[in-house]
Order: sequence, then structure tokens, then C-alpha cells
Amino acid sequence: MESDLAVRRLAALAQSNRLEVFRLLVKAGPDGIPAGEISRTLSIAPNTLSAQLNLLSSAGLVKNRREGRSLIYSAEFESMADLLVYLMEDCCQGHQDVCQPIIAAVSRGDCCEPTT
Amino acid sequence: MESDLAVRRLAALAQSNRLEVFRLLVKAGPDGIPAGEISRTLSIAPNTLSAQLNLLSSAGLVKNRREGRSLIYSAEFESMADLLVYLMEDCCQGHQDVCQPIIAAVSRGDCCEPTT
DNA sequence: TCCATACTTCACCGATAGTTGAATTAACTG
DNA sequence: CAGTTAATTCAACTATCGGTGAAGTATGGA
Repeated sequence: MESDLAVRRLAALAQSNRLEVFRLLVKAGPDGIPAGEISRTLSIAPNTLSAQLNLLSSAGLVKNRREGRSLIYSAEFESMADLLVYLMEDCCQGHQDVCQPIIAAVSRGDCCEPTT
Repeated sequence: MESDLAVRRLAALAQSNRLEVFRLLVKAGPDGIPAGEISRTLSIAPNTLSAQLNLLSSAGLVKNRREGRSLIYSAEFESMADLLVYLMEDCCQGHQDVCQPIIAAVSRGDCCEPTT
């Protein structure tokens, strides 16, 4: 990943509205959520939200598809993975004791079950 | 982790100089690097760098210790872990097929060996 | 065709961030 | 203590960001 793109992705997430939007979409999973519902859920004005979604979208962190009148937004999980890897690249010169807790934390993440 | 702190950490990383500084410190591991050496390595003016380090520091992403005249900066790996977890919290409603690649990617990360 | 719904785009304003140059604090050396 | 190196703090300037109101585009129903 290029440094420039990483900065754009981090900047996209570095704002309270956008961060909440992104986390909401992460929780929603691949099905996504229509823009209007995001707007109501997070109490963000539709035009403001639209600008935020545009930014997240052009950073490659979310995508959308149309269903009737609604635009359904969902998270781009692959981009997120790229970003996380970029941040931890060549981490800590192989000190397992330093990095291992990070990996463990992400694996937990109140997300999926770890693959046993 | 509070939303506010997460935003501050992301904002701290969302700038090319600071991102490069942080990645350099991640690669350096627990030993860290003196401010002057960071300045020379990345060609950032000392006063500019100082402001950036301050921001990273107050976001809890780096810490420093004094050794003689030098201030040695190093990454705060635990904070980073917290941030990553916050971003992926309750990820994708348990769709393992979506989240698993992310975990795998971070585990790889050109970092430490995965614990087998 | 006309209207309502769902979002987006545009123009504008106040607030905040990043850089620079000058001055300042801290620590070692002779 | 004077001089030097290491790094930080301060003030000022420009550029960019985030939110708002108003207007515009697209889809579906009567």
C-alpha cells in the first residue's frame, strides 16, 4: 500500500461522524445499510452524511449499491486489512513478546471466533 | 476505548510526516530512536518534528525517555492494539469468511511469526 | 405526467491544522 | 562558568476541513 493512500484512509476515519459511520458499517457486515437509515441512526443531516460517505468511499473504505431509491453502503473489509497491515509492517524487529498481544487482540476483537 | 480517543489517535496518524514517524518507530521496536535521528532519517525539521511527536505522544501512540541529551522515542504497542480492536469491534456480525482474512493479514503483517 | 421520497451537489463561512523562524530550556564538555 | 548540542516552545501565516442551507438528480407510485 502507498503511504498516500494510507494517510487518506486514516484521515477518513479521523473524524467522529465518519468513524461512527464506519464502525456502524463494520458491525452491519456485508449486507450494509441504506444512507437514510445511517442518517437517522446517528442523527447526522443527510447532506452532511453524504459528504462524509463520499470521503469514506473515495478512500476505498466503503462502497455502495443502489436498491430502488436507496443507496446501500457497506464496509470494504479488504481495504481495512491492507491498512492494518501497513501500520504494523515489519513490527518491532521480531520481538514476539511485543507484537503477539496485538495480534491476539485483533483476533479476539469481539468479532469472529478465532479459528481453532 | 472512547470514541474521542480513537479519533485523536487516527488523526495523529493521518498525516504523512507523523505516519512515517510512527511506522519508523514500529519497525524500531521497544528500543526506540532519538528525536534527532528521526529528524535526519525522514528529513523533517527538528521543530516541526517536535510538534508532530508531541501530537503522537499526547494521543498515546508514542512515549519517550531521556538518555543524556537525547530524547528517545518509541511506539506504544498496547495503544495501537486498542485502536485496532476498536475499529474492528463486533465486526461483520460473525461472518467468519469476511473477518478471517483480516485477522490472517494482521497476523502475517511481515511482523512476528504466528504462534503455531 | 405530477408528486413524493432518497440522496447528492454547490457555495459559503467559521474553525482548525501544519509549517516556519526566532527564542528558550536542558544536558554534557572543557 | 562559557560554549555547544539536543530538542522544545511560541507567534504568525496560509491552507484545508466540517457543517449548513438551498438547489439539483434519480427512482418509484398515483
